[in-house]
Amino acid sequence: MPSSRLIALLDLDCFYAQCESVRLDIPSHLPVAVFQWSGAIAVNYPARAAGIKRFMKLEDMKKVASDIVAIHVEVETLSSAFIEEAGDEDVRKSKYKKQYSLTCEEKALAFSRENGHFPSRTSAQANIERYRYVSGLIFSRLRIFLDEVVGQGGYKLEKASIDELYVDLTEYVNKSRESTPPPLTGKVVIIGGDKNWTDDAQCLMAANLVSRLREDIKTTLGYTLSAGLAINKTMAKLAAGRGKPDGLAVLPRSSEAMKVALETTSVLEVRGYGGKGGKIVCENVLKFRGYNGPWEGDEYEEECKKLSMKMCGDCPADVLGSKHDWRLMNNGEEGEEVQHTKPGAPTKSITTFKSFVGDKESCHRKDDVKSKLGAWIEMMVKSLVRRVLDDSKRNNRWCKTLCVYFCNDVKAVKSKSTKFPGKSAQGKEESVTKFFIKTLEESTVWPIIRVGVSADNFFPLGAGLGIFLSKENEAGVTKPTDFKTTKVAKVVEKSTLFATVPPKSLAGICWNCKACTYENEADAKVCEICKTSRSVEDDEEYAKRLQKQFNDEEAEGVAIGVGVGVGEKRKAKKAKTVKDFFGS
DNA sequence: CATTTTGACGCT
DNA sequence: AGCGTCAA
Repeated sequence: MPSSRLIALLDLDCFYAQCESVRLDIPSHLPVAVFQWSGAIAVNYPARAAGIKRFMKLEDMKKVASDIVAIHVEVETLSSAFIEEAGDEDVRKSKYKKQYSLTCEEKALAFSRENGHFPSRTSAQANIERYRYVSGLIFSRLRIFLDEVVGQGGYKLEKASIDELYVDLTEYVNKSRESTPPPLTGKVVIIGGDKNWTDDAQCLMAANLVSRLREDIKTTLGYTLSAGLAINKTMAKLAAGRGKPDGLAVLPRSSEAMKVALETTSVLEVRGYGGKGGKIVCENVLKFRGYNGPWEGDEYEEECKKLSMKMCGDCPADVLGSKHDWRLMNNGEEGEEVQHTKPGAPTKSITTFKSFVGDKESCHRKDDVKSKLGAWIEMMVKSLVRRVLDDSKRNNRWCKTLCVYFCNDVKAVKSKSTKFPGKSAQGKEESVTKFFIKTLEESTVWPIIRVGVSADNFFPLGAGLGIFLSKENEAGVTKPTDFKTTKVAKVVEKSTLFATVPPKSLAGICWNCKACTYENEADAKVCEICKTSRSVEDDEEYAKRLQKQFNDEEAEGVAIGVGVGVGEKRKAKKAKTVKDFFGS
């Protein structure tokens, strides 16, 4: 299977809990929970072993683990906000560096001061900057390791979230001449069992690299991570779940192993299918399979959970697509297409939020906005502008859009956006604050219990984006990155692995079959999947897509003020259904 | 059951 | 531009 990709997903184990364990030097056998107000947002594995879960309260934890370590996330308080100068990232960097390099005595002191002591949510906002810092450190270290071992350009690294990233190792394994890679170290799980571990030397090489990489992060920075290795991002993510904690799970590139994965994975476990959309897929599949209920209690949910990826793949596309255009398919040709790893991928938005609980705290009418929320708004605006300035320094970009969010109920979020003040504009905080207050005062929903503000739509100010930390960071990264914006983001994405909606990014390069929703090659006369003939309407829509894409690219080129070529256009590849893995 | 504070992205 | 969905 020489043309298949090899993608690894790396996932830091219970990340915030690890950060605190490292920062405060907490013995590894102790159960640790990181709290945000009264509920835990991260728990380590000893705690999980005792039955402790996310959102559990401290009293309940103590019942099952009396030695529980309870650390609260960092907060910004209303009273002591922001002594640091806006835009001085170095000040904050040294602040966080200091947090993680305490002496033994300082650690012990901080531990006793913090363990079990929670701040008041009525005068503070939770802030995860402490963990963003570690995330940056780890990602930077990963790049150093990969540059050393694989070589610059020989891999692609995409940040997926604060504690997750993808590494595309296809190029590395294709180029390498290494004949007998050293054996794997650490915990390794082979999905489908050892018997499915073929003599795939390239996959073994990639697995070996991931093992070493995990080891490197553990020895240099003291953090453990789990990893999944597979032919694409979705399967890598799935595999990583099997490797937890502190292990590597490989989905070998054999159809036998793929069969096992498809049969043993509930479709609800697949990224993107945990919510309403996944439920709709399940509903349709259940109907197709002749299960109509009536269902008692949790029966329905249980049936949904039992639906494997294979079962979904066995359904015709139109059964799944009745409402949401869902299609179940494996990657394109050779089972390898799709979801290209986006190199770098710096964050696309910066947001800050604060929720208020109880009637006393919430904002009931226009008059309450300034009196009750004024101080919060000021704090959040300062925090946002400061982070945007830091980001600007690091990534040499600025944002176009300012968006204010508020809601009276978790399900009814309202938002209003406007132009973000320019980088050199005077009084950025003041103008943002003004818009924030005005937007809330004009609210049609009361009481307001949650407010937030975000900066989005970043555009480059010049060449050379740094991605994780700026150049002289603690991990010693000095190389500028060669990441280029826009083009990469525009061209790369087509998500087609198991069950996806045809992505918008394909507009202009395919025609979309009405019968089965498949995105066909631009010049195909009949649908490659269901053989339906291309109609006049299809032609018209295709022409419209072409025009739209053309317009979009023109607009993009002007907006960022640099010469943007059309670039490489991704070709739609022939889809291979899950069924193909099972013959017939 | 939902909790909070993030973040990405799709639809109209 | 505004709202909805999904995830951790």
